[in-house]
Amino acid sequence: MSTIKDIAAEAGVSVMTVSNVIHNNHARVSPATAQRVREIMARHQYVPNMAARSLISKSSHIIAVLLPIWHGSAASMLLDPYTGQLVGYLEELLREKQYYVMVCSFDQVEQVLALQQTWQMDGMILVLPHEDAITRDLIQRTQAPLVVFDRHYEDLPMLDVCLNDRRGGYTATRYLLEKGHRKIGFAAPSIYESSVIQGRFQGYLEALAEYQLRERKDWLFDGAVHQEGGEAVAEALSHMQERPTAVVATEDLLACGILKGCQERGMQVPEDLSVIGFDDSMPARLITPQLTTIAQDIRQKAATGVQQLFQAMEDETYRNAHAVLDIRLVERQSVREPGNI
Amino acid sequence: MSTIKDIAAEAGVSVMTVSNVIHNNHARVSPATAQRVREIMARHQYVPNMAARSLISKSSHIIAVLLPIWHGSAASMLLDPYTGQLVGYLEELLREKQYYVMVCSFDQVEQVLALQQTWQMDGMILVLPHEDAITRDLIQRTQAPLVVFDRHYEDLPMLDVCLNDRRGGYTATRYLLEKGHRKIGFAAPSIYESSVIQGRFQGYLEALAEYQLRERKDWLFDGAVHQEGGEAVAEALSHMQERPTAVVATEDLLACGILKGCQERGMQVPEDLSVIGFDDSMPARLITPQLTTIAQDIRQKAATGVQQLFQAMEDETYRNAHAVLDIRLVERQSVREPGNI
DNA sequence: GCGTCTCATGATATCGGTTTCATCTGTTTT
DNA sequence: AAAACAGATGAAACCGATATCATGAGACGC
Repeated sequence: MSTIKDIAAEAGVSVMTVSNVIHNNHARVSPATAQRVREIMARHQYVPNMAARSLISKSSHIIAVLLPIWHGSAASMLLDPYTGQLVGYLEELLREKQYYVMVCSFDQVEQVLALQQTWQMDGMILVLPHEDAITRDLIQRTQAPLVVFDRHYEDLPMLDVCLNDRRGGYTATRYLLEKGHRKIGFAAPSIYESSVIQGRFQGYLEALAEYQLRERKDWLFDGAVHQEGGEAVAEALSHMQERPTAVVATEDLLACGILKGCQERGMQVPEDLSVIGFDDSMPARLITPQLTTIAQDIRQKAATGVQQLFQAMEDETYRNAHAVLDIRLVERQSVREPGNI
Repeated sequence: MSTIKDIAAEAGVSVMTVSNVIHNNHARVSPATAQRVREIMARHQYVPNMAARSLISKSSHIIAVLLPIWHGSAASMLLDPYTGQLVGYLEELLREKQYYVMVCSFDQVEQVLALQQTWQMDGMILVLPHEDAITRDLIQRTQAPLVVFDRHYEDLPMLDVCLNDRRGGYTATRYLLEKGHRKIGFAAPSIYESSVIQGRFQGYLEALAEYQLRERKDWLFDGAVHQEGGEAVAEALSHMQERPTAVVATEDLLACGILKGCQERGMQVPEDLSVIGFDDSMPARLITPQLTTIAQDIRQKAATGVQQLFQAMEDETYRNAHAVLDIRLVERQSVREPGNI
């Protein structure tokens, strides 16, 4: 565990010369000296001390990946395959750029501000699968550049990377319409709370409107959470007088629950009901029938966010950027023409 | 962004007094002064600088969560729901103890050693879903305490938290035997490379032996990876003259693939084939029929690892501990008595 | 031959804390 | 009243790097 002083002493030079070698300051040190110092550093397996470095530079080369604690356990956030995957890609991209990733769950803005200060974080990334009240506050009060995934506020300068949710909802619904469906339901965890789901819902309405259709209240399944919520939707469907021939579900897991619930109640998918999901997550290919779904490119999302972050770190005036990434339809087996067209 | 000096100046005391207040050194500062300093700190939202602190204390309060890069992308590691969940619980537990979590993917031991030094890491946790060659080397060369999940070397002093894989394999097989199965296959990504899978395989053999049975080479499905591997197993089964009535799969995803492959080839689970998986991961409850599986308590696993780590950080002589956590059988729908008993 | 300029290198202060040891005031002991 | 002592506080060194400015040795111009 040698320090820059040890290296300097052994090389018979000052610490500044060693420092200049480390930073490849060719103009400030002769090639011969540089070579000699480099050899000694290699022999000692010298590694600079980040604490000393960040103390004077006021920058730690650490990026915080912030995970809001949602209804109790932080673990639930990384349990979510989407979050895990996103964080994995972020780590990969940041590591390439020689930045370090600190993963931090939190439930108060103050925690984040303190964290940023105590470590002199260079930047922060907020991973937000659900809506929450803290985000606006955090955006306004943070000192370091902050990139937010999946959330945008029109009235605030902010850096964010979102999906074209409107288009996602539209594409899913339009696809069903073109297959001949006219009775199309919509299932979501909470239609009016999350801007993501609102966007998808808007797209759904727009597509319906193009076919001179309007939503029917009894085909809107609000509060359908995860697999259990999907099964509840199936239960509700099974008791309906006039039931939709297709359902747009805003999450794959929800769609899977609907599939499973239907199968258990004697409704066949896609024969009796077509279902389309969102995210193309792992279960989508696992269930039978395989799920038709609206997919997103998580890696591209991560890359876009990292790009925004670095631009903001380099340029103090870059504090307002809004990336909208496109979605694509993945056709599988959970959608077909309605039976009695 | 005030420093300890600013606080000291405003309170009209020396930095040492402020430092003593921060550390609740009641013996070294009068209650009145302490109170006054505390108020000023609160007003300034003072937060100590970790770089300065770790520079002198040679400890950063950072714990590294190390993710070996496996065949390319690091993202794949956090994509794995097991890893994501484990990391989530680790973060939660470490945060409670005021430690910070740095997530680091790596593919060379040197990277890890450099990382540990450059940040003066207090401890490291290696999350290892697959076998790898680097681990032994890392265990032997690391300076900081290191806890390894799911891997144990008898001949090396090390801290690790493993599952009772032998018992898992035994329990799964024994369960099938008690249901009346006598023709039991075994499917795994690689039977002889991973100690985890070897353990499960040993358990499988032991259970068979108790019923005077031996394994049959053609019912050992080696190299079955993920869902695709499972489907390949189903394909192989469908062409068999004499096929097993049940299969033990060492991963849920693998079991799911077998289920799906069987369904597509006209074999019913559990009527024609019983399948038992491992891990009780999210897909287990998603598919139809729901998967009977050997479950583990990931939170307990994380807690045990953290406990080992902290004991090692406190006590330099604590460098050899081997925790073996138990498994439990989760009965669902993918196992029943064989048809023609 | 002397001033100027460049190149290579070094001395020193500094970042924001902690550690160690000193000091100062007032009280108790003898 | 002098000495001893405890309690409260402070001065200064230090951790390992970087930034700023200084210095010394040759090369070059005139």
